[in-house]
Amino acid sequence: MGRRADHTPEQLRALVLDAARKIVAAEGERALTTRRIAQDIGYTSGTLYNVFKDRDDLILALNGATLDELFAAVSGTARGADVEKRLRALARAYIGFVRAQPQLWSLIFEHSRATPEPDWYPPKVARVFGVMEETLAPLYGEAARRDCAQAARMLWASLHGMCVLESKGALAMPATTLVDGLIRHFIAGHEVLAGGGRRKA
Amino acid sequence: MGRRADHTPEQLRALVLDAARKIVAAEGERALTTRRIAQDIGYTSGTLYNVFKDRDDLILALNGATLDELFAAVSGTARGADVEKRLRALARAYIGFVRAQPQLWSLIFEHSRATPEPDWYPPKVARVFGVMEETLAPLYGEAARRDCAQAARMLWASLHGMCVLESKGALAMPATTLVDGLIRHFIAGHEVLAGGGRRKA
DNA sequence: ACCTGAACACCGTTCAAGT
DNA sequence: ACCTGAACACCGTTCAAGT
Repeated sequence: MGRRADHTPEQLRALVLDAARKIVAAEGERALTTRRIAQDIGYTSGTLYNVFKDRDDLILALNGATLDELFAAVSGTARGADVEKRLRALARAYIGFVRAQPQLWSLIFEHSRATPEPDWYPPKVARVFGVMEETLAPLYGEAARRDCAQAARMLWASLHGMCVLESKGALAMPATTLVDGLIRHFIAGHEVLAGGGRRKA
Repeated sequence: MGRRADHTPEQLRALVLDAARKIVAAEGERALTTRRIAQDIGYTSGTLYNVFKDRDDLILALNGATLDELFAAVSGTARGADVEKRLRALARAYIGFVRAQPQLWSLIFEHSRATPEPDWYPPKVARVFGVMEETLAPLYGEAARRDCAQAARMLWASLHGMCVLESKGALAMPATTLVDGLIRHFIAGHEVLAGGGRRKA
């Protein structure tokens, strides 16, 4: 017993996160026990505490990785097209990610932490939000960045809600249908509210 | 030991649910253990299994009660006013409930059940959804009930998403601000999409 | 019939002891 | 320095035994 150092701390962290990812993806949060992770990677559960503070800290790290994946899936969607098309592409990318990894995605929001988030975490969330703001920017002038930020949050939150309810089976309709309606209403409403009846977008 | 029958099964159920409600409201799901509930009501944890199948079943019953409260808080909001005002009132009532009971409300969605829902559960959810559909009905003709149902789900899901993100502190804006924007865009967009530029609502 | 208390099979977490 | 194995203080759940 004791002292193996088959892996550096960084390797060990990666090993743990990879095992945790697989467990959550396949069997959900309930199956994610420290003993199970340790067994899967050939260590003892005590070892995990050399490299993570506790189970919450481990989940936070996993959520960070999931947010990175989500950002990758969602950024750079349909750069060229008009705003409405880009919004639709963005929404579809988000919904697609949720459908592909419902358990990992749920873990981000379902897990109620006891401790506050560390500094490195909020930017990962903000970066995902930022994609919506960029996509929306052409609709708003430089002077209306506040409105743009608000609209971006409104649309993200709405999209998010549809994904939550769809993944709970509480929607009785595809989230894509609903989000298309949302975007259609938003764009049409925006043209009215932004004055006159422009067609540029 | 054994045989007390201080309470009928119905009373016992109510006692358990009341204790559970208080624990979740004050300390969240993590504090809701069978032993803790039993202690609070002066029984032993084994007794809970006479009246609930397991912890999940108990939580489901608690969620049912919360949904009833939510329905009560949300139904009958501003019956007289025009649709936009009623939508705002409905949204405020929902947000108000979530802010007053974030932990009980979260339990409805955060808890990932292993077993499928029993028959009595979905109608409780549907009833809450129904309020939105009723509120929206004046905007749609009898022939467009499908559109109405879709718009209702779209708005519920959006409202829901805002509450989720607000209660996680991930919004950096009040949910009320966002939902007002959502409703404004929806109404303005609807008038355009429903043809012409009616003002009736 | 109803409840208890102990038991079982788990948890997360800590840490002395080993290498 | 790093890891193990046992221990501690919990869980949910079951059930023989008592009244």
